[in-house]
Amino acid sequence: MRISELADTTGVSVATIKYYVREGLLSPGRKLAERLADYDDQHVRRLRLLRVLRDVGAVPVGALKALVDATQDRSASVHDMFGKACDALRTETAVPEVPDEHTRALADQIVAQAGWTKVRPDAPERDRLASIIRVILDSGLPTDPEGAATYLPLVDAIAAYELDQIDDTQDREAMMEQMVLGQVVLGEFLLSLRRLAHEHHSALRFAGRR
Amino acid sequence: MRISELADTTGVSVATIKYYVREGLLSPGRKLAERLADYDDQHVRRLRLLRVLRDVGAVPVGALKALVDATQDRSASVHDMFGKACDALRTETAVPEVPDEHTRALADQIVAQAGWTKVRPDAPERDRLASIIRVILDSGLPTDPEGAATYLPLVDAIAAYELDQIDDTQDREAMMEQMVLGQVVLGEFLLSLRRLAHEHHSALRFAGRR
DNA sequence: CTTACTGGATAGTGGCAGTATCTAGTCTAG
DNA sequence: CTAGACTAGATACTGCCACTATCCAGTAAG
Repeated sequence: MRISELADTTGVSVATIKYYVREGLLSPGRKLAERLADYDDQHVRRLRLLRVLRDVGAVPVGALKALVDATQDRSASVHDMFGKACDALRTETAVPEVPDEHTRALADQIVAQAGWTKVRPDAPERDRLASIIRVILDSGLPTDPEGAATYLPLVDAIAAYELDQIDDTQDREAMMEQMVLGQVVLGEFLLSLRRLAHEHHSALRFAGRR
Repeated sequence: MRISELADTTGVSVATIKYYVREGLLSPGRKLAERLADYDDQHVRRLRLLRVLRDVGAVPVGALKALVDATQDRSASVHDMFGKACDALRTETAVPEVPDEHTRALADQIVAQAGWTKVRPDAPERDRLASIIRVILDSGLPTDPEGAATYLPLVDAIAAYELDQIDDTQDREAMMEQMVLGQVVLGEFLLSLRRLAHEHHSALRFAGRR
């Protein structure tokens, strides 16, 4: 398949494909001659995946690169690979860096309370959680002390369900793809449902007020 | 309070404050003289809110403007206001526009199945949900037909809990602030917990593989 | 042979979110 | 009363990101 055909079937412009190859998101085509290379179904799949992650999940190109690198490392276990994917997909929005001892302890406590014993003690996501807790505490949002207890079983059920959906009879690249797609697309699905639920419950509580 | 003091207390630069005033995110200070205005606690609160929404939630400036406009409309009920807030916070990532009949019907069916009877029939979020469903169906993600049934009670519980936390004895601006902060910051909280749960469950299923 | 297409390198674009500069008016310390 | 710091508002500029366009010389089909 020539590059223009790849562009046509995926709807991604030739210029963008070249850009992705440059950035290491997509392997170069199999070289047939000096100015001629061949692209196959793998390229189509990969390109479709990249576009969904960017269009739906707004995943930055740098994070896509990290994701690709994670699949490439053949020495890592499937779980290590998934861990790297989680790290890459954590959008690095500028929350207070270097979370203080207190909030970090709260974050660790929440993870322990949830029973998530397999989370790496040095997982970057723990710091991210601590930073978010810091913002919640500082923002004057009414926080009930048992709030976490409400969320944890629900989130645990969602995550367990999503992991169960992954077909583990496939090869690692396909599993990674499902993991990443699930993380991003089902995350958007979840947030969309939550907004709809917010609208419904706000109507129940506040309809007609003022 | 002078503008430099406002900048110092919030950590936002004078130039950025002026930019926010220009964009209509922040009301101009009370004018004392030709080159002198006075800022108060309201400005501090508003500015802190704007920064949290941008830093943690990556809410674009245009959406912040829509949010501000929604609070300003004194004729709308609290529920209408919340509806507009939901619309503004829906990140307009480029998912397939004009969702087809089929996915739109699926989206409506999910809302009905969840029992969210108060959601406006023309709520833009329904189209957003349909678009996401389209992507899920197209992406080759393994989807179990009962998937929605798993999510709905969980999402409903989360949203109901979050709405219950809102202190409805306050004025509409304070309620709006809580609603928006909850939507954005607790949304990040939720996604962070979900990533941690993914890591735990992936370890249970895939540790040591390959 | 001509025309369209190609891989690779390099330079340019558009949008977003600020940031800087300028002007002319105002306040405060000395 | 004046020098220096500060200010509102207008306008222009900047950095970053994700592309997008241009150029080059090689390839291939009609």
